[in-house]
Amino acid sequence: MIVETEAYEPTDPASHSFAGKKTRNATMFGAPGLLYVYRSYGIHWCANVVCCEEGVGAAVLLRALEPTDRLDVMRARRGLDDIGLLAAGPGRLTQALDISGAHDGLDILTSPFTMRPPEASVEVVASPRVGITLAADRLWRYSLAGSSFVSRPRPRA
DNA sequence: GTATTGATCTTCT
DNA sequence: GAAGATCAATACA
Repeated sequence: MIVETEAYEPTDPASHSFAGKKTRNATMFGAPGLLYVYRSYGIHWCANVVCCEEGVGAAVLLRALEPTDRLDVMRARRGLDDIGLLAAGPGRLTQALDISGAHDGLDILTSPFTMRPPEASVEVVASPRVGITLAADRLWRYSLAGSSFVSRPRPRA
């Protein structure tokens, strides 16, 4: 269950799409629903979902999720037992789901992926984004209220 | 406990 | 050659 996301769009200096379409972010300008995966700091993968029509260059970064199934698989991939740390963070999330550059450009609604809306209405809180140096004051980080699986307030198991 | 830095790779200057 | 939408190990108080 996704509990934390961040928004990125073309007029945002911190966004990969800010400087226009480039080799790295071509997927970000693709059709909505595509998965945009890029390498971060050389060692992590970060997963985004394109959320505007083709050519716009807007996407949502998946920052954290609450593991609800296949915990053993995720724990094995992360080498961790603490459920609160399995996917609390962009790099951790991709590692837990085994997402890599090979998944860049795939449709989030097909193949190995599944996307479902919440079963009930959820309470979402906005806050400053994490880990960026530009436009860090924009309240474009959206997290599930009260969730202990978000990446910021380091959850204590 | 908080602060700092290394790991490691793609893209841009 | 430097920096980045990060993580985790190490250094210090």
